[in-house]
Amino acid sequence: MGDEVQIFEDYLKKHALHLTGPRETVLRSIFGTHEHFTADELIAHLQRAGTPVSKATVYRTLSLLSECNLLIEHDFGQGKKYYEHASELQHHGHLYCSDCGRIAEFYDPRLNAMQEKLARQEGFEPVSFAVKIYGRCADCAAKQARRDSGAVS
Amino acid sequence: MGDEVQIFEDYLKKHALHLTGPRETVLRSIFGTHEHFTADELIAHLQRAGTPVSKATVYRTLSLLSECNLLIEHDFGQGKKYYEHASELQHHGHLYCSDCGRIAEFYDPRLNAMQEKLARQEGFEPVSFAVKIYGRCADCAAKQARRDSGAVS
DNA sequence: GTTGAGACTGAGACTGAGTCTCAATTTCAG
DNA sequence: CTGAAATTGAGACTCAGTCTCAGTCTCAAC
Repeated sequence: MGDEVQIFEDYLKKHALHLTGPRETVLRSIFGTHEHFTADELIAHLQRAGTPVSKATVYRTLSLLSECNLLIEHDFGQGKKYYEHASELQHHGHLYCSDCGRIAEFYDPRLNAMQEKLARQEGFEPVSFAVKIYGRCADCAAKQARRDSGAVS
Repeated sequence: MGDEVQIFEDYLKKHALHLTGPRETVLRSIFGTHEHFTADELIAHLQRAGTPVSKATVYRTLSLLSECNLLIEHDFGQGKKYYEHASELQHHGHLYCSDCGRIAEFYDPRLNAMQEKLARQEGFEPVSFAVKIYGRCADCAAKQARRDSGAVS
């Protein structure tokens, strides 16, 4: 934390944009804690924290932060985007539990190398990767097993 | 084609559902041609073909087809879902051109094996995988290069 | 073939994430 | 300071997708 403010400020300056109060509020809220979050959650959090920022401004700031690579957008097909700090381990994949929505992460450098190669083979110039595995987390699998044995259909 | 009708019919019967006219219209339209398509495109296509089916029914049918694994849903973060025939090569990944929206595919069996292993390591019971690479396709990369050399900022 | 329980349909209201508009306000280079 | 340009918030808007509900259709059992 702190680093991000600097990076964001540089990015803004380079593009003749201003580091304003609302933008800084959003930035600090994001890099103060949250790991994975949605725009909605962030807006609610700011509200609760007594530093409300309008929906439009939050979305605009999230776009800026994605553009300067401080945030990464993720979409699990729920009709809304999840954001994550880009400072974390680069290019890890996500495990998404279709039952409870829990998100876990994994990392394997070979996965990235393989993807880079495959993209080039198709003539693509890769910019970012997204590996998502949908399934059931250990907890939900156990719950399901219990349910199955309890009530045989 | 034909196979799908059978599979769908079996699935419906097993769940005490009916194979109705609208459902068959949708099914035939999907497996008659389209490879990647959105709900919107399908609705428009049915309209143009003179066999309109209401939005609600189309969405309901798409859900059914996904449930019985005849279709696979994809989300590239554009706020809408893309559908693809599940009969194609299983578990291939997608390359999405952020400039023109073109979608290409690639396949590598090692990718799947690796994902299966990684999921299990985290205690997840994987159901499906989605590997997406965002970047620029050959055409758009060339266009960009031309633009860059033409007008040095 | 009739029948009726329950599945299905279409039209359009609704939801919810995200975008746009615009008048009023803020920023910062000069 | 000053003013051009960027920014803001409120709320209207968009658009994919879901829901509702009255009327319709399906099909298994007569």
